[in-house]
Amino acid sequence: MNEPKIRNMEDFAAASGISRPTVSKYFNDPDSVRKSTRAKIEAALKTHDYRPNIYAINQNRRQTKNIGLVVPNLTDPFFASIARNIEGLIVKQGYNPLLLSSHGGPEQEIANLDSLRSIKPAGVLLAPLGRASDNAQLAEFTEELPTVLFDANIDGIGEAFFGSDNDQSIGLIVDYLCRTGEPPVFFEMKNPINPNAYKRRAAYLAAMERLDHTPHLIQVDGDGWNFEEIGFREGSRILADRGLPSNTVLCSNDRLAIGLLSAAFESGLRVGHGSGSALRIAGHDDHPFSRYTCPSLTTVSQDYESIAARSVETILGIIDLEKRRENREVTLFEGRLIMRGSA
Amino acid sequence: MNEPKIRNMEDFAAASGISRPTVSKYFNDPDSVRKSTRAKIEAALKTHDYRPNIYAINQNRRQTKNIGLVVPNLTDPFFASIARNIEGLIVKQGYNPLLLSSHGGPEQEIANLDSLRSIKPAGVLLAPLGRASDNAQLAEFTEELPTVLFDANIDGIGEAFFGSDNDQSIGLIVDYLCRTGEPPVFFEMKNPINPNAYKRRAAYLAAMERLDHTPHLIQVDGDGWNFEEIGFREGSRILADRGLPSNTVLCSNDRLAIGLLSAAFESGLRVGHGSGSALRIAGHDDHPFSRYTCPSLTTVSQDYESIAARSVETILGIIDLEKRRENREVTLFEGRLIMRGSA
DNA sequence: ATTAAATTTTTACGCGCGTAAATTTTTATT
DNA sequence: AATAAAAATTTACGCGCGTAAAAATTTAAT
Repeated sequence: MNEPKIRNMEDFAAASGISRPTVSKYFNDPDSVRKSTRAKIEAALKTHDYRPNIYAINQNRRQTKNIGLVVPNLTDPFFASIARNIEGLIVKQGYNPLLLSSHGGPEQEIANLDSLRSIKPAGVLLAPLGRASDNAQLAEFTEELPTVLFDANIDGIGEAFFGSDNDQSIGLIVDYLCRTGEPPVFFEMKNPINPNAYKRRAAYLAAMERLDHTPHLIQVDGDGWNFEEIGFREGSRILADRGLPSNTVLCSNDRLAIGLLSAAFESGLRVGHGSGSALRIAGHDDHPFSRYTCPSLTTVSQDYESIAARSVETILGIIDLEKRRENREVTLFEGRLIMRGSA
Repeated sequence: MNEPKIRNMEDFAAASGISRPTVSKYFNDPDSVRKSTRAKIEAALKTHDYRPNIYAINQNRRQTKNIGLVVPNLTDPFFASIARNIEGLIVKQGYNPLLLSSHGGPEQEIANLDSLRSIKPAGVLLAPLGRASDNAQLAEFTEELPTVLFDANIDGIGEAFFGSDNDQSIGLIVDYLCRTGEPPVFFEMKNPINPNAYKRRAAYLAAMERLDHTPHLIQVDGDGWNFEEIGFREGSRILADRGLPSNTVLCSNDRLAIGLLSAAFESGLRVGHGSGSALRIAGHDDHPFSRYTCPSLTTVSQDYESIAARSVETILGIIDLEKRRENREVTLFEGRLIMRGSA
């Protein structure tokens, strides 16, 4: 307070009556110093308000405490939510998360990885864009820095992948829909960006075959990440054309379903699982807004708590051991059926 | 390629045939060196893949090129969207945005500011939580680091504030609703978190008075940021109690409106501006999902492009001049009426 | 070609901290 | 009290770069 200003660790060490190297040791791990000296330092910390210069620290440490976290699109509450979850876990482990969004674009994704290189993170958690990603550059990056993929898998890239078991989850909802009404058609984009979309398509086909039903894919045009818009526009067109061979539609994801619901509403079609309804619509992901659509959306939730937990656990394990994985781990988590009003 | 590895600027300078100080000058501003030397450096850059160590740079520079960007809740697509917008502008100006979300909690907000202190940003753009914010700590922070507030104003804190003109925007939609049907009641939270909510309440009261109608506030209980949930739960209750003195409801924000729409739907009430509808619902903000509600939501859009642009412009101006503002600027932007299906 | 102005080079220091080695002090053990 | 073990101190160097000052060089102007 009254003392000369604390300008660096040297000043602070003097103020606390401890040598600078020991103070340095303390900041790297408070438990590594004697209790009595720890108490002295923390007493000084209370009256002096000093914090080590993060740039000087990181310039000299072998490893930073930074962990990069790259998601494809923060504007999508699904990713915002999982990112928040992961951030919390990283902080709890004493690391510093750096959240970057690729905003749906591969250039931004590469730019994000480039930013991360500058920051020299100890590890990276990456949910890649998928089809749009520049796989060669991603591969190069993951050679440089230990990286764990989540949400969307790209074969052979990264130390591990954690995501959803689309076979299981799509199988689950297809089964449910078949048991409760007409077998579903599958509503998706013709050229999906996300690898999960391809998995889900295949899962749908397999599930329908298993149940002895004829599958039917409705593949609509559309670029980009504005899925609601695509679902609405293409859905409106198809409903106007009476192009649906079933009264039940399973959408590749909830955001398409939200658009389709909107299209159905404007077409005057009543959606729901009740007897008075003309159309059943189901989605996939249990998007944060799915609870509040009209009617609320029947869907499959992803176990993103597990995905987040295992991803963080894995990257921190690699960082601790300072050793890459020998085998690339791929673990898929099961989804849960969320029965709501729409199907 | 074949050369010995480039480990630092010294190595790189040698490789490019230029002295290290000049190379340093180049990285700080490529235009500050002669064209011919710039060409040499950039040629070397192509074959050698070197990037200056960001920690060493920031340790020595008077100012970093970092700009903090703190939003109350990234899970809300509205903030995700404005954050993205701002990030783009910051990058375009050669600065490095650092996005942090307070996740709706004042502790996290303070923690975010603390993280920013470590990073020594040249300036900060802050959308505060509002009522929940620890104003004393915010004030202290803004003394330390030049900060511009946006979205939610806190008197006297920060160099400037840019946000929406709630008087104008609420006035606009109240006027519209009165011209096209019954005067609206106002649906809001009893103890709103956001200062805008108080402004909107006052604006509603003023607008109704101006138009010679009796205002009616419906103030519901609820904590936190799960506005859809609150709108749904409390909306369901009120609709069941037939507690609405008007068939027109203006919600304090779109997320409440989305919840209320959902409640109305489940109550079997038809919402819309047509003759066959029992209820009109309007919102405020033009939330990204408002286009896809059923029916689509009539609302007022915020001019967040202007808010973003002016906020960035202002903080960069302060940084350039290295001089705080003498007078705190407060600029409010007008909203636009978005007429859709719900009212 | 001469002169002045603009750039680059050389030299040197410092930023704040991590970290290693040798020494001294403190604590735990018998 | 003697000894060993643990921890702290002292001393010193280096990280990679910004930056300042003086000297040398290049470019532009006359």
